[in-house]
Amino acid sequence: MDNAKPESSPAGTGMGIAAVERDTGLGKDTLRVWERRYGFPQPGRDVFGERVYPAEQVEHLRLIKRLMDQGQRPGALLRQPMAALSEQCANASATVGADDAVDWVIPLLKHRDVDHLRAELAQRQARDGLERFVIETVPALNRRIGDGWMTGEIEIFEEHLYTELMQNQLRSSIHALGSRGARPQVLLTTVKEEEHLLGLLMVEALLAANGAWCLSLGAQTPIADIVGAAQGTTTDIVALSFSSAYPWRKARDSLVELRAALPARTELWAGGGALKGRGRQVPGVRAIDNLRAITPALADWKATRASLGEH
Amino acid sequence: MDNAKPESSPAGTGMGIAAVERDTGLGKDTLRVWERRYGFPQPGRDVFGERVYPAEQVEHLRLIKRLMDQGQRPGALLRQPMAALSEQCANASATVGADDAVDWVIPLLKHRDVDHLRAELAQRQARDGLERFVIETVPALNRRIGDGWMTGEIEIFEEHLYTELMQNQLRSSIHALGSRGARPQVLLTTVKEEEHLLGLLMVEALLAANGAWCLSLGAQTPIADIVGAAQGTTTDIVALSFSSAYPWRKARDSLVELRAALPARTELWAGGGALKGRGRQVPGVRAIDNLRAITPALADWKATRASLGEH
DNA sequence: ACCTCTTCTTTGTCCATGACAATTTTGTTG
DNA sequence: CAACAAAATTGTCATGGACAAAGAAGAGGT
Repeated sequence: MDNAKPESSPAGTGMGIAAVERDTGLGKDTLRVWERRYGFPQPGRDVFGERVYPAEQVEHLRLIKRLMDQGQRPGALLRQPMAALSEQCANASATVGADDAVDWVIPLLKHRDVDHLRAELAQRQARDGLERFVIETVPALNRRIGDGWMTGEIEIFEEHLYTELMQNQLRSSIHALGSRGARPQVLLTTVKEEEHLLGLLMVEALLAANGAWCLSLGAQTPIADIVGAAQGTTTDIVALSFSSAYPWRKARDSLVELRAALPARTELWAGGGALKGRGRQVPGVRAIDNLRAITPALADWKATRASLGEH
Repeated sequence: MDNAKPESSPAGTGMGIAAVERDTGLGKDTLRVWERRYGFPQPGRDVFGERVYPAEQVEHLRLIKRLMDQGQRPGALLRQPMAALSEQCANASATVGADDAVDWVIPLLKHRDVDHLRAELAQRQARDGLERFVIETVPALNRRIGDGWMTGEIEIFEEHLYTELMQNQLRSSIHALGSRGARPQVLLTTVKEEEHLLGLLMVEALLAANGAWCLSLGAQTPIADIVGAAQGTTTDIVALSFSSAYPWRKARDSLVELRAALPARTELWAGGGALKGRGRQVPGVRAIDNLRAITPALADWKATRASLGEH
């Protein structure tokens, strides 16, 4: 029954297709269809005619995956030789323009100096205050980490480690603020298939710092459930975050759908990279262009609320 | 480019094959071959001929998977009606025993009584101690939540809410323990496509409670990167967690690959639902059958370390 | 110029069927 | 009853065709 896989060739001679899927994150179907269409990868075959990928090609695939995650399309990448890809990978980061001020994070990560890193984060937040920390330092750090990953300067797990520590830092700050029962009451989430929890936490921290009561539903909440949650509570504002990787059209549709389903008294805010530079707004939705816009938006809400009955 | 999976209606109308694979842990190929050979499952087809599994059949499949994990063979299970399977499953779980003691969580969730719920969690942990809390209360709560979701008693976002609160609770406890620099130093993570962060946190809490120094890489770390991380640090133990939805075969292959790549002095531990009842172990890998096994395992490590040179 | 709507291209996933090695079960014989 | 051979079970891989959803390019309106 247990059908142990024929593969399990250690990286010595080559890997089976299942192993490559595990290692690269590219599906079996995708690997086969690339081979058919682009002629790469071109694995050898073992005695039974099953694909055997040389370590070199797996490395090449991993590089392609890395560039794809950064936004490139496969068609172009698969036609280039490996050398060109490595070069692209290096170039990409140079254009972004670096924040030298946060370079200290890299060596700390490389040395796995967790305690030191944690202390550094805590200290900077204490020094600058939560709001400035979230608006200036954290985005700079995120950018630096992203660049470092793209250039191969840091490994994926080091990025994970950073994310983990930063999340801890923000969570404990939010928890310490503990503005329970305050107004406005904000329902915070992202729609299905979004995963960038760190961004959500940053927003939550800013909201909490401005005295709002935040209820985070985490990621991947279906629209119907968002409506359900908003109706069940005395929610004043529903705030959605879309990462820049999220297709704009889909985001717009979701917002329209949500706006129609929510009661009129509930405000709907949308933010995140996907909204950036998108001047045109969806009717009835407040676009939050960047983190700095959160504080004024909250002030607006309070003013409006005050000018109304206030009852 | 990103071709996010088309997948997953909430279970209202039915699920695509990819969603079923994720939900049940049964591979796409397996699902198709069962249909061909045994006539079950028998999904409907959407407008374009793709399989659409009714929620009922997915439930049936989940049952079958559960019994297979206990050692039964598919051929027998697939010919039985659902009723017979439920009965078998009930017999098996009767030994485990249901927990009425945690029913209080449901109404608190239904009323979105976040503060009350948070306080309740904190109080119970304080009363029972972190170790007992993680070993007894948290799993009971998880089971209750899972059941509630299966029966439609609670919504998905309420499950998210619970997860969020519980994660906060555990994180702050771990942070408070702060056994920095202690030994053994444990590298904790899950492989690609695993997302059950809560389980990881539970393990981390137990390890920290027993004086280990835990470094959590979060979820979805590729194998190559796990090796890199372990080599870069003075890691004593690499611990992996596999949720029960994770296919046993893939887990085994990952472990073999990892064991071969890690230095001999680094221990490799594996735990989680996928390992449960799996008497057969991978050579050189310590299987952690359940949460209770963690404390003795740590004691073993310390004893071994002491009997050696201790240098 | 910017945004939106339409058309064309790219790309990942799905389908159907066939095949086969690893494992378990069954049958046979000393 | 042990041991070995034969048969049945079962998951994964291969091939080639197909198409919907995401992206890019082009047309037109304000």
